[in-house]
Amino acid sequence: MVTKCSKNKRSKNEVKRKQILDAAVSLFTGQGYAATSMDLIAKNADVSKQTVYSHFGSKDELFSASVEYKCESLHIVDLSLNDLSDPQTVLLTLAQSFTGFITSKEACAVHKICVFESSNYPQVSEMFYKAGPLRIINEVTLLMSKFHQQKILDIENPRHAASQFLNMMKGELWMQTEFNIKERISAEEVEAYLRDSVAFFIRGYAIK
Amino acid sequence: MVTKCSKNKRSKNEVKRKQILDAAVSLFTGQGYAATSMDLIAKNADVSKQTVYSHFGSKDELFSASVEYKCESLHIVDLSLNDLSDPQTVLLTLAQSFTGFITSKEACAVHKICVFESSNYPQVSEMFYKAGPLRIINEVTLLMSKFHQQKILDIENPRHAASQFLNMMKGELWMQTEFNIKERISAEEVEAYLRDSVAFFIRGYAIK
DNA sequence: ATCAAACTAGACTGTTCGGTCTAGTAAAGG
DNA sequence: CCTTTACTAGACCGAACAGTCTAGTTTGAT
Repeated sequence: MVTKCSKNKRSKNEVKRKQILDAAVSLFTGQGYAATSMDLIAKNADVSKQTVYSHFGSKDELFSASVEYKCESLHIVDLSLNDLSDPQTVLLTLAQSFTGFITSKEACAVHKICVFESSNYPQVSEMFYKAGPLRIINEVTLLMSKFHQQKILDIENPRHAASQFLNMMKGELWMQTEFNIKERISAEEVEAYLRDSVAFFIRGYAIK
Repeated sequence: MVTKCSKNKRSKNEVKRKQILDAAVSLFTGQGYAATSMDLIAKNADVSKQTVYSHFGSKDELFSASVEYKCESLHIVDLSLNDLSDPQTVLLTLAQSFTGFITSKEACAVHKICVFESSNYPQVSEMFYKAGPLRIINEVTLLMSKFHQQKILDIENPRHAASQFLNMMKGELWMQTEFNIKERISAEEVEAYLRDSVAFFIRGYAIK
């Protein structure tokens, strides 16, 4: 059958392709674009160099494809919340999973390379921006709207509020992660900061 | 005289050294560490390659020295404010100069490379962190303390407040700058965001 | 069984780059 | 005048790398 044929043919094809992409993502995000050689990608993917080139025409192409591939697999903060009546809890939970996510090795590494290569590969960095930060901000904007609609908080401009909230939560920890600083803020201090910030946020947007 | 001797000898020395550092900073921050060749640095500095190597032993050394050099010349946001009685104005001014600074090409380029090379050159990125972000946050912390002391705002934890304030002001603009996004938020929108955020901040820390 | 597509191993090319070396110049102090 | 120090121009070395090519192998559909 045609379907079976193409399936089997492709299935192997896809396996190799994923091996290549996995190796590429890992190396590119770990060492950067320039410092990563095609030979090493092939070796780490357990594949011959020629196969890499038959799947992806050039290093550039592979780079774009691998960032895109990674973006698809990055599962962003989950925002499926129904009961919003207790904003304190809702926002603290959100804050915690958000900071957990943005300081994770994975997210951080992709973020770094996209920012760094943003002048050489604007389309790549834009893709990441849309798949990551922009998506989160849009979802949180929605959440803020709901708070306003349900008269739980008084948020005139939900997008501003979302931006304020998310940026605020980054705190010092995120920068320390970015810069790979040794002595970081303690977990307790982060926790305290998040609590403080959530309380502050609610205070600033409390119903009069 | 000994002094004259060493002065004249050194004076030429210093000129070349600065030429090299200037070229190096410009290239490193513009294209990154790996993509910048020592030959090009020498050429752009109008100096022979050997001279580069006689001033700085290796590419690594030159990189560290040039980031350090750049950090010294980065003049951070000025915070010499005396009259704090009108927090609205004080904070808005601060917010504006802060966002102006962090979205400037210069600051952005150094920031990028320090973040990117933070795993290869942790001491370099740490130096930048301390000379830049950390210094600003410390100064703003001081400002927040003053607001509290003078009973203009009710800020229990000035460091948290400083972190919240600065991060908040980054807004979406900063990320768009980082990612080199084409369609950015308009200047009016940024202005509106800053105003909103300052008002929100003051609301959250108002005296009861 | 056969055929074509996918894959492998590895040699090869041309280039770039970090770093060294050489030979020679400019200048200033003694 | 002589010595020393900084500098220049450019050749040079060895390594790494993107990308190509070849020759042979595996594999799955017909």
